[in-house]
Amino acid sequence: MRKRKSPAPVEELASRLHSAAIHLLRHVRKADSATGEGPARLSALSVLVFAGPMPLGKLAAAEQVKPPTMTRIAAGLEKSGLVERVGDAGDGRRVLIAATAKGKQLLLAGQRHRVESLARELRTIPPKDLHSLQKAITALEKIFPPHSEKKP
Amino acid sequence: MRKRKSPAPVEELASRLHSAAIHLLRHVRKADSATGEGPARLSALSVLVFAGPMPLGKLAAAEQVKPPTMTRIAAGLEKSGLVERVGDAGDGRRVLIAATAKGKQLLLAGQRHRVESLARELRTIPPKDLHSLQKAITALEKIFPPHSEKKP
DNA sequence: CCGATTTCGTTAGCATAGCTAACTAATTAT
DNA sequence: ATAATTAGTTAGCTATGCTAACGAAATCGG
Repeated sequence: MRKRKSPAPVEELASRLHSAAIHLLRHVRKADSATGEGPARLSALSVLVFAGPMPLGKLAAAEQVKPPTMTRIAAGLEKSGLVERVGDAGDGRRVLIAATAKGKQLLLAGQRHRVESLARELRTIPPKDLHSLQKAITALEKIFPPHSEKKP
Repeated sequence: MRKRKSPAPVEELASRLHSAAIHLLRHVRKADSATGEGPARLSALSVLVFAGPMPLGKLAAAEQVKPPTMTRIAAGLEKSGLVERVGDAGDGRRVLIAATAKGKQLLLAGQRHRVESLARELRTIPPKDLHSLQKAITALEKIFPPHSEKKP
């Protein structure tokens, strides 16, 4: 019995996956409010923590925003003491942005909260399904490559 | 080979799932720009289309925003002709918000684009993994119940 | 029935986050 | 040396979020 009738099964799957992703992120995002920083800032900070210091334009590209937007995000993060501008030695136009120790600490703590809140939920599902989930994630990671936790 | 060693496997899974969800949504969201409406409006419109007309406060609660925010989202949708205010007969304070035919049409077309763009990606993964994915989603839906496509 | 309270929505004012266009400064190319 | 390119910033618009304060309608107490 492998026949489906009307909606292509892959599309039904896509629709359900889409919905699940929306709800999942909405759930974990509740943990973020504790940091006192907005989502764009946390996301940019995350890139800096995981990928290391980089010029503003590259960070903007990684975050899929335009440079003026990143200028302001960086300004906000700097005002909070979470990043610092370094000023490229070789190229006077460039401005390297680097996470400070405080920034790293805040980000990692926040990530931990997110992950823990999600892990709490995952523990409620049976191990057999967890195993399916694990295989599914591995497959999804081929489509949407992991790390560099950008824009949620 | 079922043993894992150091970091609680569920937490590693949570972290990867979190990342995959972020990237997945970022991918499908590209399709939204074609609608000309912002994410908050599309999300609210989605609730109206799937759950039917409702008072502003209830819509705000469904979207997890405060009433003043929903007042403006509704105003924007109304200006675009995608929803209309109906004005409750029995209670003069209430304002029922309903999707117009145009609103339903725009939303459903947008959803179709999102789902198709995701389905295109899913078709690239092997059927065996798709089967795991299907079981995984079913499990996730017990945690994050489906339908009512709110805030991405 | 009438005033007090509660409830629903809006208005006002603030912050974040996105954009384009126009500018400045620095590097590279001619 | 000057022109063109590149990197960031500034200015100004829109959209989304919030809280506080307000107005109007319903409900409750007497």
